[in-house]
Amino acid sequence: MAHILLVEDDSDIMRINRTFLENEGYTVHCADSVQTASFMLEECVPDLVLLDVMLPDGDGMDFCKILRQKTQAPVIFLTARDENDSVIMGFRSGGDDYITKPYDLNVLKARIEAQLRRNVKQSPQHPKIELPELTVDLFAGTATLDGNEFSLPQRELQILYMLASQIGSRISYHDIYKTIYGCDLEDSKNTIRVNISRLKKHLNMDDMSTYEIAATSEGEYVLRRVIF
Amino acid sequence: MAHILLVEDDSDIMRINRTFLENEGYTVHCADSVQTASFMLEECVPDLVLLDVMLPDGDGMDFCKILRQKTQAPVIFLTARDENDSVIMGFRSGGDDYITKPYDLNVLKARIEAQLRRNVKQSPQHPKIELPELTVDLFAGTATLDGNEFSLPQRELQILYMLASQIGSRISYHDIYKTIYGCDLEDSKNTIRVNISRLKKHLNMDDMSTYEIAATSEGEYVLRRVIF
DNA sequence: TTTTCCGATTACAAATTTGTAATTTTACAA
DNA sequence: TTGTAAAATTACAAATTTGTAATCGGAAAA
Repeated sequence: MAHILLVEDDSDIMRINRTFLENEGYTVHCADSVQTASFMLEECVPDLVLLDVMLPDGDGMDFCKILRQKTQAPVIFLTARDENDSVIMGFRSGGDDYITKPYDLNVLKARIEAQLRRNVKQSPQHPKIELPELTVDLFAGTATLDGNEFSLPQRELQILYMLASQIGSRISYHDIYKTIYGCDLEDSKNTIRVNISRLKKHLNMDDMSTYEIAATSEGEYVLRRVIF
Repeated sequence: MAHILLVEDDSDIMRINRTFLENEGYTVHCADSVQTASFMLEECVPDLVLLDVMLPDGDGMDFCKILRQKTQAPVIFLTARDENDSVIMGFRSGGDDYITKPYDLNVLKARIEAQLRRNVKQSPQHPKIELPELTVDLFAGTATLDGNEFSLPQRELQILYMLASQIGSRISYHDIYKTIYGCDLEDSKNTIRVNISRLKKHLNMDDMSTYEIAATSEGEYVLRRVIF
């Protein structure tokens, strides 16, 4: 279950919140000052932070900025100040929500859940190229062509990624080699040729595939969508 | 700039919001009923939805549930009802925030920005994570730590990518294993442990590094920025 | 038809990757 | 201190990756 860091100097409010949240199944870490909270950051790694704005030794918003350098965990401000300027300041300092006291504990719970839902369970949205019938996933190291997924070695994946990100335009051996290897060698042609050959084989590319890799007469390659 | 879908039946409120948001640089699409909003969903792809709860032909919360099946765009409820039950219902139906009328337009803006901030779309060009003193480049298959670049094998790169993309938060080895291998096996622990060990060695991670990979007592790993 | 050229493919070996298992180290309680 | 349980590291072998070089194949010229 999620770990919540509760920063609050009023001991009554802290106790009430703590008890409630623990009953809800959260692990609650408490701090009553900016200093204590900073210290606890080294120890515990919260999934969410409940932050009082006015603390005995500093401003919660300043702490929020410091915290942001350590973690992307959502921050919910809890405060009696409900002036618009204060709310806006809270969001500007990196906060994700702002609740004014007094508040209903079940509303608090709902707002916590909304933040956790979006920010912790954040399923990794890997950067992908998605074309019709062709995808390239750099994280997974895979590509799909016409519904079949293949796991590709790095070099082939890099080449396919380059071709797919500029589909239809010609890319020279030298560009490919330079992008992948950082420099350009004399005998770059052969290496690229071999790897493109391997790539086609890995993807089962044939006359029936939606895409083809064509070579031009000037030492360039093109990824083309084939239309029947 | 972001596209906002505004669902609101009061024409005055709609006009005020629309004008304000357009002046802020957003592209605003308006709908005055659930039906119109549903129709517009087919046309435009909003980055965020502002949703009135009471609409002439239905309930905003019901619409929210439907919308959730189409898009993960954040939903902010706008309503005059501020009873706790209503707020809780709003979050339960999948909402991300709940603002009660009347509200200050700059607060609205701050809450919109907070939601959009969480939804940063990574450019599909060269997916990289760039933290101070640490970068992960999925295309090149490399990482830099404290100024030194290392080429990493796929497994280690995947793990580092996961940790770096959620820096400061705990990730269980089940999550890691599931994300990388697609399924969860009994003996996932050891594999992940070994690869993390290899990763540390490859990166020359030691006491002097800016980052550390720490293990919790609950079978989780955290990438932490070390502050001296 | 034969020859030649050039790109595509295949062969091959060195290097790397990677899961599993063994071993060492660490943490902590008795 | 010692015992022990968990974590970290190391060892190892199978599989994969990958650059280079050899071979194949097809088009165009002779």
